[in-house]
Amino acid sequence: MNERYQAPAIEEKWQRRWEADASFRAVEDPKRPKYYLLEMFPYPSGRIHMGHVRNYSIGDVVARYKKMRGYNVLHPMGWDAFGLPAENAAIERGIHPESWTRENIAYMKAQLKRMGLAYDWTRELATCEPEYYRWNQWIFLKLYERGLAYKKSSSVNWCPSCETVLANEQVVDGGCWRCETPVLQKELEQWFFRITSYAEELLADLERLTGWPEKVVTMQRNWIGRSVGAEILFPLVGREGALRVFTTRADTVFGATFVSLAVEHPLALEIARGTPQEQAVREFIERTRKANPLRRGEDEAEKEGVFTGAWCTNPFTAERIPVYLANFVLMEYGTGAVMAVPAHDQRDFEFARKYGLPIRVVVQPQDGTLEASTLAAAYVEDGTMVDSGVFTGLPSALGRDKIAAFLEEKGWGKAAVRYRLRDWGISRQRYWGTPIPIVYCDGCGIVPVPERDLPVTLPRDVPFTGKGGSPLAENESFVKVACPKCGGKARRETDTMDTFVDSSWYFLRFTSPASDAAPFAPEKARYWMPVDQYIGGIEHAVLHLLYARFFTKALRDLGLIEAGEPFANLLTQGMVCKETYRCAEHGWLLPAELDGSEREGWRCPECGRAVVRGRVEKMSKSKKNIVDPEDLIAAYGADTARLFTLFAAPPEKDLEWSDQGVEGAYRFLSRLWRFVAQNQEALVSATGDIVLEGQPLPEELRALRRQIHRTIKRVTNDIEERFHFNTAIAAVMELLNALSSSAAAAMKMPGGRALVKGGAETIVQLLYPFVPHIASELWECLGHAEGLEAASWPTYLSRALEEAELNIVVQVNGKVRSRISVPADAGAELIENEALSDPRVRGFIRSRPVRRVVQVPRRLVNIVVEE
RNA sequence: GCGAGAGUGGCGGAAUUGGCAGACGCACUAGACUUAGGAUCUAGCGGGUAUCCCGUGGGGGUUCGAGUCCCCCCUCUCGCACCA
Repeated sequence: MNERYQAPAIEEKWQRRWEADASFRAVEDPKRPKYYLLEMFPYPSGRIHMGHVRNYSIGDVVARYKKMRGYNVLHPMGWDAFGLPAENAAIERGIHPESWTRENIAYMKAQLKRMGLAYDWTRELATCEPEYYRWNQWIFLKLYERGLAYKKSSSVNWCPSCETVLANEQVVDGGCWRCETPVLQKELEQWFFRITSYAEELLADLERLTGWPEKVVTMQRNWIGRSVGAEILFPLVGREGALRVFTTRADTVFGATFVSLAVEHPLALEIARGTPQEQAVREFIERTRKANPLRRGEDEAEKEGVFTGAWCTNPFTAERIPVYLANFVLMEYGTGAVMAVPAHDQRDFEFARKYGLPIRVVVQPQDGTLEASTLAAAYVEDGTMVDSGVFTGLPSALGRDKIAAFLEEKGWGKAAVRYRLRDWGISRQRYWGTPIPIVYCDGCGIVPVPERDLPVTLPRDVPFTGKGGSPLAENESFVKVACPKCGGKARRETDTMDTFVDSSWYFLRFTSPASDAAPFAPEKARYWMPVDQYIGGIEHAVLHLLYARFFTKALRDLGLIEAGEPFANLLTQGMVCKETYRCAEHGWLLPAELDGSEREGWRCPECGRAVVRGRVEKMSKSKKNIVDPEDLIAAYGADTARLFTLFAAPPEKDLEWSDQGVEGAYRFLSRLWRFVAQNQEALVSATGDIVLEGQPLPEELRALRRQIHRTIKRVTNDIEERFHFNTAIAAVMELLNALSSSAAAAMKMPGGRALVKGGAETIVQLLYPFVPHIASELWECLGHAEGLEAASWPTYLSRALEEAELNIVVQVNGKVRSRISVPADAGAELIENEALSDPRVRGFIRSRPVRRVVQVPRRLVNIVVEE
């Protein structure tokens, strides 16, 4: 055995072995408990980055650990392969998106393999394969049948110069990413999934997600945004119809002194027609709609509006009140119309002040009395209703219910629940995505592509100019089609699906990736689902995770699966960050580019100015603080890369990169290697185990044995209960430290060699999930023919944890003053006497009377004396 | 503004339930071995006026005992943000 730890040869050897043996192949087996572990699949951007390394290292620990614990583990990997960057590469560099994507997948797959991850590669999938996306289309058709997919007009980002739709990512500072032309909004007919039908269940089931971080649950709850309130009809004066408003404060309705509409409200222009206000209303609508919607909501923009010339009636006061348009009213929420109560809503208050509209106080706080004339800001809290007819005197909360009931009675409105959640727009005017399986026929209208004609495949021959409409529209042979219904001339839908559709059910596909009769085989899904542990970045807290939950429920209602939630436990790992350097004038700098030194301070190579030694930020190319995993693996090996990312911080926290920290991880592995190499002969020839029953052991060996068992207990606990891999690794480091310093002496004692060998084996076993290559190699060096991937997790023996003597801390008035050593079976009385007679303790007590003695069994005695 | 989370040595971070604050690692210091050391090993390493005292963002409280529980305040991070 070589004295030096040489990672590359070891890692290659074991990776080859695992591949040849298909060690991580998952096969359904009803006799064993299953464990489905999944990391969020990557977008094939070209190369893996540190975030991937961290994500997959965390997952691999769990996969290998669970396997050792006897679970039938499913741990698959695939590619979220559709998306914009592929198309951008085509536009910028003339590479076909498909070639670009396939090349990236091949490269990244090789990179992942070099990390030694325990995947079942036979289940690999890529969402850009027709075998995969045909099922996107199939699911789309099923949703369409049930009215869960529908078409409506909606606005998109539009570059007037390139004459193309832009994705949000392609809008940079309000301009087109290519030509910087200001981006406009344009209305297009687009497809939507009716996720709002599931709003209530998506919200209610959050309660069941006890294995999810509270933060993610809260974010989803806010995103769904349920509001309980009422709809109230305000009849228009002098014409038919009424304005329907939504409010959560029906208790303030007697204070509604005007009504505000969104500029997009269907009646906005209509009610102004023929009034002197018509021209002003027209102009206001135009001006407001033109304003960049990304800007419109920004930094509490000035409240603005215009009188429509129309009036309506507040049904509760029978008063005639004016109707305004207001720039802050949103068409997408509620009804696009609000009753304005200036005294009790800050926006209405500002608006009323600006346009000289009446302010009427109808809720008074418990203490004090508000005057409309002296109000400095709206009073938005609950209180007691005043000037509110028969409701006067009621507390606001009760008033809300009473008024809602009253509304229904009178036919003036009804109780209502509203959600912030909007339907999911899935149409993308892009090439590199799943074609939407719809045909438009002049005679038959919208015709779904029949199931037997799936998949609608992407044609390869398409121009990528970045200009003009959807690229697919340019391919005549794709667009022109016979209507499936009447056989007449028809055109295909040329939009593709949002890539979030692809990732909303891929975890189901992994259960039977070759299924060609259905998106997945129901019995396989039944065996593997739900995902027991899902791991990924917090950036997907809302969209991906909400869409996946929605799909799971929708597929359940189609009768395809049973479970209503896809992910039983969720771990959101933190970001990988690193220190940055920046010159005020010349921007971000690489550490290697800097002039100067640590001692004198770093300077900019361009201007000689002192560099702002920066904040620790998420690794990104633009900030010049990335570390390429490939370089890291080449320099230290995959095990070191894995160990460092796992040791530097607990998984859910951000990880700060440190080159010295990497060195430290490598040093630890080298030390472990050397320990085994230097003692190999003695260890391999030893017999016995870490239990060593039936022979009396000297205290030194008992202590060592205790630590071995204690370490097993701690590491097991840290992995199992908390995923705190950093402390698990720390515990193993401590064990190696203890073993190294006591090995020489211990091995001279009877039973010592067996114990040291057992200790070394324990370390190797415990480290296997973290650093599988070196652990496997050392396991073999210790004389095991069977690989660790088939071995079981070590167990500790409670008996071995017992100590002959207890070290007890003695406090006087809560401060540690001494320690005493007592036999393990000592009673409380003996311990108290020992503590009281300890000379150091006596020195602190002096002659003061002891008022009380508190004991924590086996750990601590606190003697309370008079001060 | 609303919601969530976090403030512990020079740094990353430990401290399952209220019970020895600072595990483990990094950096640093001294020494050993060395032609050499950015290898390895040994020892030290919160602060101070050092047999003792102080110390977990600040201030109060509960308790025999508080990093941990309660109240008030400060700072930072993240999410949402005119949602009626």
